[in-house]
Amino acid sequence: MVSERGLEVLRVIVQDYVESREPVGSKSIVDRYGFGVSPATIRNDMAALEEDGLIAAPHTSSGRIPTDKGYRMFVDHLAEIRPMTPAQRHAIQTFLGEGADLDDVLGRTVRMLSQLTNQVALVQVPVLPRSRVRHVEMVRLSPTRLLVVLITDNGHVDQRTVEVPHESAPLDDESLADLRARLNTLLVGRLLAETPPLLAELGDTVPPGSRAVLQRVTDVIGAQVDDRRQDRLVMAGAANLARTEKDFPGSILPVLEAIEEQVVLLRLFSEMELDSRGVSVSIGRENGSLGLGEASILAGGYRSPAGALGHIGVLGPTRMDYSGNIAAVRAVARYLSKLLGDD
Amino acid sequence: MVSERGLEVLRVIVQDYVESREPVGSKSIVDRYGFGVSPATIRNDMAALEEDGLIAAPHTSSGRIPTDKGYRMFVDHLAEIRPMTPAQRHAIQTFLGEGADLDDVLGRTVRMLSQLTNQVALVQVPVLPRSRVRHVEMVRLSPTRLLVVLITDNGHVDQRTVEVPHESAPLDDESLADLRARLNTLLVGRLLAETPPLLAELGDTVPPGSRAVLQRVTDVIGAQVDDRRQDRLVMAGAANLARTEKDFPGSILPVLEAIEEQVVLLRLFSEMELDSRGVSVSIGRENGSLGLGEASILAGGYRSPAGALGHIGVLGPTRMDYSGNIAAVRAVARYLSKLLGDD
DNA sequence: GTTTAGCAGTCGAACGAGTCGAGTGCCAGC
DNA sequence: GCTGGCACTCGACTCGTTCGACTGCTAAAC
Repeated sequence: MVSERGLEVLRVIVQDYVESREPVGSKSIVDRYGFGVSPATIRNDMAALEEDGLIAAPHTSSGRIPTDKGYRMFVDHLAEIRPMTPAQRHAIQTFLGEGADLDDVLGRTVRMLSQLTNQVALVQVPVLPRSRVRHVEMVRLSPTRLLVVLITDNGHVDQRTVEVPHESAPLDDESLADLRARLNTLLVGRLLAETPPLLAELGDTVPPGSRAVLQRVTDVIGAQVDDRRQDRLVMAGAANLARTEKDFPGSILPVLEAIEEQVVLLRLFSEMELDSRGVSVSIGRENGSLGLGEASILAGGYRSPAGALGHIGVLGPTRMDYSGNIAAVRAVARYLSKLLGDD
Repeated sequence: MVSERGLEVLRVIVQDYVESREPVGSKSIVDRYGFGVSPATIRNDMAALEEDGLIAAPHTSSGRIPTDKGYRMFVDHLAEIRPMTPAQRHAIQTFLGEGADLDDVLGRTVRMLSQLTNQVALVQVPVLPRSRVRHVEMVRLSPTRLLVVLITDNGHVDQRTVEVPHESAPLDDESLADLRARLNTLLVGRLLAETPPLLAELGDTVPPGSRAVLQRVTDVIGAQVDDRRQDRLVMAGAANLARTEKDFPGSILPVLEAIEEQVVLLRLFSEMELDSRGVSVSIGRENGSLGLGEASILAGGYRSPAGALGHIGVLGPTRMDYSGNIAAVRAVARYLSKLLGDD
């Protein structure tokens, strides 16, 4: 049974270990934090903590370090979120200030977050199904190639070139304009998810010459709806991983691999439930993947009035500054929501 | 003076060292490559090579390793480009096969190249000044916000949201359509670089109510012309750096930092002249930057009929397989050119 | 002139022994 | 429940030794 003071001891062990990367011993605890008891007493508490699997000793005779379970306890019950300093708030605001296109904003956000936390920062590019069509544009690049641009109301622009089948008559400007007008009339304001059936209907009403083209456009939009392209991650701060190399016993290789893989991280993001503070934490082995057993992931959600849009988070060694990083993720997520939401 | 055989010796030293990461000694050379002479003779050659600064001994009594200058000699005069295997060619072709939008193609290309070489791969997003305007589109997102989309003939789509000043009258659909028509008439087919003066002229002819909007659009296009956004790099294979960690004596940190910095790499790319084989090499200290003193960069150019578009390359430790990697860069650059050029 | 054998010398890598010190677990007493 | 004391453990560090892979040099051989 872990006592009240036992939890305090756990807290200082986590804090100390995060700060120094040294296993922390009973004597150094009383030296630095003066609990008003002797080292021997602390040792008893530590024995209880170890019994509960909250801390462990790397080898028989050395201080203790937190286990994944210990970090979990710390994060859930012991950590106080350290609010951002005014300077940091200001930095976020000015750095993210100027609105530009979506990719730009996400890129700057993720760089900001990685600097703030000294970790790898990740942001998920918004999922699209909930967004609405603003405009469909088609530009002929050559007699057989067409650039289809789909603009949605969350500021996303998707572009693809499509090949127009040779067997169909080359498309003239007029019928292209006609098709563009029909498409826009039909689709603008609709949810992306609603479009496929509408497009199918439209198929019967257009002149035969345009059918093939319409088919391609339909494909593009359909691809948008369920394509995994929407599940993309933007990343920054990989160099920070090398900086915390010491915290990954084997090597940072599997971590870098997991990051490039993306799939693993996207799954983790999607599985994480945001807690009351709006930031969720997955610690060490909790995140399943073999390569990430020594890493923790913090995830926050950002949203616009249109609904939840995506996750933003940081990845670092389990031995990280949870208090500060949770605050940073939360703050950046909020600013990002504000930035995207004020339209 | 380095003899004919001396150069052969250099070649095998490079090959051996790249393969094994062990300094190579005179005895192992005759054992493995049997020059028909004794180790002592090889030693004399090695002394000459050392005199010329082509190889060096890490410590008094150990084998030799190539210096930057030695690698340079190897690359310029001794390396034979090992052609891609049919399997590799096939992989490139099928992997890059399906044309989609530009970002997509570049992303897949760079991943392909990093897998082929086991190094970090980089591709420079095409520079725009030489491209021509295909279409300008404006979409109103809200009474005071406008999404401006600029489509160019190399398949690039740029998008920005702009704030329309409140003092101007809210823009109605009609004048927006009018402005769109004017802009397209004026700009389509022009080089991006030509547009700013044309836009300045146009300013006088539009109705006063649209001036403010036009100003913003002008800004967006102007930003396109000289913005550094166009100098973007897409990267893949950072995990490969960790794999070759041993080759970076200090740490891979400065290398990762240089990669994230991008500026350094872009400068290097722009300074490198493509040689006759279409691939240029910058070795170790040659590339100036402090962090990249242990790295080599191979760069190839890819182009479309419209002219040189950008660079593609790989970055790895100086101790890398130059023959194979040069071939890979060249092959991928060619396929990329073909992919982008057949419009 | 080039090549070779022989030999002394150098220096890192690997190994083992010994020391040091931080830290623990346990127990008896307050 | 807390504390002081004590024996014990075990990694980190240092030092000295050995081992082996090379080299450079010199004098003789081709």
